[in-house]
Amino acid sequence: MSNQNSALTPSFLKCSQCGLGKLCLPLGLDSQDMSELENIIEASSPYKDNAFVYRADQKFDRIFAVKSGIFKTVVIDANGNEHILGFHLPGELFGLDAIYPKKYISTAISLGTSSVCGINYNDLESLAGKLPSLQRQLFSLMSKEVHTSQAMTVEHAADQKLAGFILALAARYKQRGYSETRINLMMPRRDIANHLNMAAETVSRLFKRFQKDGLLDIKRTDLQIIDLDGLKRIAGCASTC
Amino acid sequence: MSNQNSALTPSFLKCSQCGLGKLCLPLGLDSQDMSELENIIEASSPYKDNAFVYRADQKFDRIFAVKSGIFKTVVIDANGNEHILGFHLPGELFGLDAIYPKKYISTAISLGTSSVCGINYNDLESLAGKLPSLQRQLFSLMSKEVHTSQAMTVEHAADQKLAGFILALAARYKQRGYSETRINLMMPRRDIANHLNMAAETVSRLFKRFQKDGLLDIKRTDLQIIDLDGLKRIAGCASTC
DNA sequence: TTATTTGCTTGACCCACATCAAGACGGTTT
DNA sequence: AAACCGTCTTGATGTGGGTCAAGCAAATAA
Repeated sequence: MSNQNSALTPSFLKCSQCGLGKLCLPLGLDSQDMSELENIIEASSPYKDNAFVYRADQKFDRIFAVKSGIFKTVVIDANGNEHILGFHLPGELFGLDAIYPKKYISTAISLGTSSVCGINYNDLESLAGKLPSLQRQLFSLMSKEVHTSQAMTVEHAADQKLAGFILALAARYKQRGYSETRINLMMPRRDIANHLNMAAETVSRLFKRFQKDGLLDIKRTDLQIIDLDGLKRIAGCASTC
Repeated sequence: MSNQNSALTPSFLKCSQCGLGKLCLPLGLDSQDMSELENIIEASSPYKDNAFVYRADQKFDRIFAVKSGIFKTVVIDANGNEHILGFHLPGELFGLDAIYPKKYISTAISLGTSSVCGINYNDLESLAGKLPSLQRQLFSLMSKEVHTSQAMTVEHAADQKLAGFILALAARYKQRGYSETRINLMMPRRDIANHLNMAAETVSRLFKRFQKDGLLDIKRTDLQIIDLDGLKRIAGCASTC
């Protein structure tokens, strides 16, 4: 599909100036520790829309933190069907699932122009051994990751899954200082549908139903949440409450 | 439902003698490090069938490793519906999803008579800071946990989910030195169905179909896998290949 | 400006699976 | 033994959402 763009350059934006510090890896680190972390982080030049950060089966060497934009991680099954494991917002890590098998099991792709910080995993492990707060944050983030993917397996009906997806997205945007009720969906319907294991038509119909029921207002990628509690009721609160 | 049984006693079976060392937390530790780990582990007296190890919303203080038997972790959604997140075999950890929220989000229940080792999480964190191999193993196990629940979200059709479940179970039994083709399903059909988000009747019908197609042979809880590759073909290899 | 493409919506149809409702097996108690 | 009970199986029926196909709207190209 698209061309690769994996040139990593020396960090030109320090964690301490990044503004994502309160969400990302450096959470809980004092300035001393943070500068140690900065030494092992490489910021990338931006990835173009649909560029690959890594591909499935490549040797695992580093994990990534989203600096700007959105990335998706995708697996392809034996029949050639793609499945989107997740979308990753600024301050979120991806590639953690590659630690155990020592190779990437998914392919990471940018949605729109996006950038990451790459962190060599061996260096990160060593540093985590020295900095208790970094170790704690890593365990915490991995635990959260477990929690997130478990939550997805609970949701059952299509409306429940879509409502849960919207709410989780809203919560994450809120954390990042954006509006939790006005969201720009960076991904096409097809990607949302794929991620939630449903047909794009179903997503379309559900958005229409949610709109009719006064839960939200959506036009193309511009989503306005009107009744947050109503959505939570439908979601069964699996993702958020 | 059933009575609680959470009496933890001083370890009466050391990791070094446990036989699960090659799967469990102590994997990769030398005997020196292992004895340090043993100091912070408390082995439990056995839990009776259906006993609770912990309940959702309790304060998180330790993670658990299965010593013998099987445990399941369960969440209850807003509508009172139970959902089984997973089954945990000897040598597997559970409670990791509680690290981030600092409280247990699921309820852990024994299936049959089973026992665990409890590990205080603060102690474990401190020790992991001192022992690089322990830290590495913890990260690795958490990464595996992420991978496992992600794999579940990929499976779509009912036959694919059930085949994937059987294969994953077989692989885990094999790792533990048991037969990978002759498995005793410790859990009732209803639990399997619940875990896979389907009706118990569907599980029953699928087992029958798999049997008719010469893939396996099942009588009550006694499962014999006949055609492993056939099952893999149905599973789409999401869980195992 | 008009073509062309790409993504979204809408409708008609159908099927996999849930649900409901009996039965059939064990296993346990008396 | 029979009576009981929980679990599993089997059949009959209904429906949520997938699939197919056509139309529509925005974005990009010519």
